[in-house]
Amino acid sequence: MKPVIIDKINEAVKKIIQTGTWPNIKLPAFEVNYPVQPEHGDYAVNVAMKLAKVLQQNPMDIGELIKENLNLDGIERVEVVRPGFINIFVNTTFLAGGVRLILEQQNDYGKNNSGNHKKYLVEFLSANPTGPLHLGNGRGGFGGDVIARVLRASGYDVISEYYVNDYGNQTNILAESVMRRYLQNQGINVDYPEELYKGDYIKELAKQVVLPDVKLGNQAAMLAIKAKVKDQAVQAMIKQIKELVTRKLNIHYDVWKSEKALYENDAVKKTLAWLKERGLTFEQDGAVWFNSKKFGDDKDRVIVKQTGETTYLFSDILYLIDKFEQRKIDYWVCLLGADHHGYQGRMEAAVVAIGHRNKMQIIFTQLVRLMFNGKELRMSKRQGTFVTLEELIEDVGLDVVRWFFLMHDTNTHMDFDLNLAKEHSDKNPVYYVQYAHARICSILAKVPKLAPAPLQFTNSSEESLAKILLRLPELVEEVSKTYQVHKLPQYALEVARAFHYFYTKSRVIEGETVNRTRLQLVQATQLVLKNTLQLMGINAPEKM
RNA sequence: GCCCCGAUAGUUCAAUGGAUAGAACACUAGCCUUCUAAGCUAGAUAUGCAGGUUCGAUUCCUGCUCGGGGCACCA
Repeated sequence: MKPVIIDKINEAVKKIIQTGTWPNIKLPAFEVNYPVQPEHGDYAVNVAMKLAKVLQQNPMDIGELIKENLNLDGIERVEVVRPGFINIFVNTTFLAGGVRLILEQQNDYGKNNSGNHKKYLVEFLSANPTGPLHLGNGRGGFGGDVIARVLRASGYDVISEYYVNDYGNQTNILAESVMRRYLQNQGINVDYPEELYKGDYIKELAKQVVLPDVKLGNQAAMLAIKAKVKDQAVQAMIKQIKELVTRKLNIHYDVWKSEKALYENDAVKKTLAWLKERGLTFEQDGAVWFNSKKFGDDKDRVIVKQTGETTYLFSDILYLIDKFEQRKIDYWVCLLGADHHGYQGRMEAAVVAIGHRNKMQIIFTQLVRLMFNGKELRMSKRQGTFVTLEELIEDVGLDVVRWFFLMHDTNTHMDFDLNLAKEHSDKNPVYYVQYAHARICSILAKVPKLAPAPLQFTNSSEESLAKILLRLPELVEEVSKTYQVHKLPQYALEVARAFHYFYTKSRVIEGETVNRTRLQLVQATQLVLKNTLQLMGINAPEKM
């Protein structure tokens, strides 16, 4: 039996409407609610006014009709109350079946197949390799990682990808910065212009630069040096980011996609021809323009400058063609910081122009405001004033940091109080959840392995815990569609709360005997907590 | 000027157009002879302003106020 009852209710109502038992009612008005309070019923169906009026006319009949058409074990009764609510009461048979299912599915509990093996590319973080990852990168990084995990758990074929901007102007500035520091290290007197990067990491990079024969003087020699420095600095930065991300942030990437590599094999020429063939470009003022206005953007955009250099948008078009034409993905999910929102219009235009309308979702993560000693601390890579993710994790631990970034809706502004984060790190809600898991493990360690037995619920703390456990599959599917990753920590908290309450009310081990129902409930809770934390990339410790 | 986000308790955040707007932190008072007290129980406080749509609005629409971000032949 599937604990997901919602589809069943939908089916039942559809059937009732189609068979004409109810008057002709528009189906979109029909909606479903989750349990709210015990006295409201375990599952409540919420319908809009038109339907509600019908319900009020003959409530009892409608309730019976739904019950008959639901065809589900464990439905106790159906009540129609207040305008717009149908409460469906389930009995313990229903709950017991759900708990049994959790124990059968083990680590797979929570997964679903709604993705149907669609090929999704999730691109996130993709910070320029011109400086260390800072606090502001946390949202996109952890959020994207969790979206990828949730999509995988929902049966999508997922490629998680970091797009490395190792091409273009920003890397030139990095090269210039490192080169000047390098020259200064060599005792050569060069100035250090305002627009260059200022962080200490530039000095570190400069120390690592290896140049066998430096000959100063003419411009060609300088350019050669700069090219070498650029290559080394960019590679060093990428290596740093890769190591941090995989070893310390627990973020998994399937692909590290180089922007520079998109330009190999005459890509510029070929792509320009490809675009021209389709009438997507025109020339004006000595530049090549992309006809983006025709596809919904507010203006046309340059893709090849007067100088012959390509713009960033051109790279993105290359990248889009790579994704949709060469790798044949079905859908592209992209997490961007809110400071890139101006980019949405042209990206959508480009996707439509190359013939893949509605195959892209950009998720904007609002910026994080860093508070320190009651004041806002402005973060700037250029000024070298930022808190790196690495420092933060060393201070408070990865689980705390991941939880913190995941617990808020990505679309809401967020303050990060550095003092508070450090001071209260032991009070972070993540410990509340982990503690529940550790408590469970400690119980399980004391009990021998026992064969499954029928569940007999004896109090409300057992039942309310079971009800919450049954919701995980629905939740995972919902998050896979809405990308609202903050629902996972919210849910984990609910589970933990229900468990802690259960723990004080219901003993598993009573003297010499073990309560089999409670034991199985505890095992199921452990699986739910572990699987939920796993989706968030957070540890489920056995001891604390 | 135009565009995108946001405004909910002292603070940080939740809440598919529905039921008594939920947590956490902080504060107060209780609870360990029993599976981990990093826990449990009880307690006060909130939808920026003005309209509109609706049986019903924190949610949708309009205007305003305040805050963040963006409007390049930069990335």
